[in-house]
Amino acid sequence: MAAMSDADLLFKALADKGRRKLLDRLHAQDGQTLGQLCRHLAMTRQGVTQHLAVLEAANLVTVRWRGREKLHFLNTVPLQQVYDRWICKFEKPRLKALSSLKRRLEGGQG
Amino acid sequence: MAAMSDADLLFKALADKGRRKLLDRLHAQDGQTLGQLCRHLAMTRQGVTQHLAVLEAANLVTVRWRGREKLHFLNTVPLQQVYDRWICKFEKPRLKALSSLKRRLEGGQG
DNA sequence: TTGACATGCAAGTATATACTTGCCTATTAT
DNA sequence: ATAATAGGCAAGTATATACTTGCATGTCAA
Repeated sequence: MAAMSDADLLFKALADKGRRKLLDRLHAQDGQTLGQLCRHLAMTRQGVTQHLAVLEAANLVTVRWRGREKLHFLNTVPLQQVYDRWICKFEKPRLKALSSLKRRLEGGQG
Repeated sequence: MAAMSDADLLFKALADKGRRKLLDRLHAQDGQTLGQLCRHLAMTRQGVTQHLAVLEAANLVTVRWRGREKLHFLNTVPLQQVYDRWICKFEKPRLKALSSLKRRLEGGQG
């Protein structure tokens, strides 16, 4: 397979529903083991392992071993980079973007 | 092929270097014809057509016919949705995110 | 009305992807 | 020591993806 750029690794990692679900699961609870993550996907352990490997390659997930357990941690830095490079840049009406941000920061989810 | 969710269509559309290049080209100049877009990709016209179809399916590109020419327009709304659903939510340290936004809005690129 | 231009449609191929099954290894608990 | 647990590695399969080539169609200009 040809070497993929960071952006390719990242977007391809995000381009699968199962992998996005894994990110959601880690967002809900960080540092889960492979076994824990498997419980939420209708898929064999190997399938999940392979998805996690893709997320690792994209640097969206980091791993730490604890004995025989493999702990998985979310890394959100690449997502920030997606924003900087592919979303911020494409915000056509700049003021609209600004106002929607203000709305989010002031009103929402705080 | 199984029906894909909006998010799938969107991320898969973004998960190809050629398609991202097309988006960049349309960002540089909106409303280009197929022929114009072809000039920047080392690929046959059909290849480009197929990539554009993927972008259309993801609602990232909109099309208008002018006589025999097909004009392509960027639609940034789905990118905004990526931000709302996949980036904003995952900004782990909320205050850091806020400060980097402030930096962008006040200092940068203005 | 004929030719050149802009694009569409269909089929074919090679590679990549998403998954599985089967077996191997390392850690932990009894 | 042994068995259960947590996970790794490799190979195999089916489907999807990224392309290509060849031919057909609609539009414009002379």
